Amino acid sequence: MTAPPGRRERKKAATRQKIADTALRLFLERGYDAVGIRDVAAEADVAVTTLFSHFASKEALVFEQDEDFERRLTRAVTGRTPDEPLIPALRREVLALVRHCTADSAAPIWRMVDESPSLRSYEESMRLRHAESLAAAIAADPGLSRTTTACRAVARFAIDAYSLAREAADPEAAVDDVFRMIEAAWEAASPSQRG
Amino acid sequence: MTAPPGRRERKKAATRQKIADTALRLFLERGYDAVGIRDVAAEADVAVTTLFSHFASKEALVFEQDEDFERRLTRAVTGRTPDEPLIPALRREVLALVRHCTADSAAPIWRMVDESPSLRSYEESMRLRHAESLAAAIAADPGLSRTTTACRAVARFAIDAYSLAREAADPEAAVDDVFRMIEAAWEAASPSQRG
DNA sequence: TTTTTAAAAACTAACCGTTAGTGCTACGGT
DNA sequence: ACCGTAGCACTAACGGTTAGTTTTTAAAAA
Repeated sequence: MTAPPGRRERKKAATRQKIADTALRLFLERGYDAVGIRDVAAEADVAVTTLFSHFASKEALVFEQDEDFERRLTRAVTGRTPDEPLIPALRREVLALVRHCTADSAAPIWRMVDESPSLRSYEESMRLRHAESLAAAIAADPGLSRTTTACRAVARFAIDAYSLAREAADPEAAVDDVFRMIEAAWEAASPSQRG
Repeated sequence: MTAPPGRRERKKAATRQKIADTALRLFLERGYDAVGIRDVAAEADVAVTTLFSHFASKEALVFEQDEDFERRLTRAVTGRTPDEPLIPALRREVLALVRHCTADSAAPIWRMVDESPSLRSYEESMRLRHAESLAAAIAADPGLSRTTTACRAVARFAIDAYSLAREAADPEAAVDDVFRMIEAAWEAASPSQRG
């Protein structure tokens, strides 16, 4: 199905990557707010309109590969072994994501995000989107008989766990703590618990 | 403490109210995106800079009294009778807030919010702020011995409940469902549960 | 190969939210 | 009555974003 990518698509991808790389470099060098869209476009040697044809907003330049994040979450649900229960699988993936984000190499980026209200806000919206995808994946699992509301709730709780852990002094311990709570919540939503 | 408000303060408050009223009216008449800041300022007969001295952003014009929301949430925790457990008190207040927001009279406003990405995003940020306040209030209660992480988690969960319920087909049932889960999560975070 | 098409990128010019700088007016404390 | 200052107006701009249009260039048709 995936035909060998033609020159056109390769060039497009290259342009996109060049823009993203340039943007991140400038942002880290001079600070997110100190770098304008016009600066990024000039340094990447593209027109401003070209930049916006690849990225929907300035913030999107920073969260370039957020689709990975989303896929990893849903895959943790849809791709788990048939006998593995939902919550531990989710916990494992969230833990991996938290480790990934709190690694030393990622620190400058997250410092930048924390310092910019606009980036923080953008990330919040992303997280909500991810929670929705996750909720859909959970609701689609035939082995889990829960209400739509319960599925959406645990999805949000899992994203909350990720978010809280990233801010916590001991991120891994925070994942443990919150997922212990989520496990109980998920149990309480099981059909046999409801009158 | 509250001295009789002088003319100056009354005028200021009147200006603020006039701006907010005008803005909401125009937004509902013509749509949020179709109305510019300059339109609102002109119709309210104030300068654009005056408008921004009363409201930090265009979105803030819509969520004029969001501090009420925050106070009601924290009060539900700090002002409850000494023998009332946390979660039911929280549930009661969230239910009241959901009822308030899903009332027919509020429908046009929330439709407008749902249709504007910018307003949705702004509300998400607000909710996160509210969750933080709520977490602080919960953590400050001497009767509840839980970790900081657990307090922050239930606060987020409660806000999630509000958010999910507002979108649910049956909002009140959704509050019930999610709070049953929250109750279990809170129990699981109790000190005696931890090894 | 040549021609045709359509995507990708460029350029211009603006729109809109937001802010800085500045000065005027009128209320409140003395 | 007098002065300090809070509230507001005004101009001008900045920075993200978009519309409209035109040029390039890869891919498909001839």
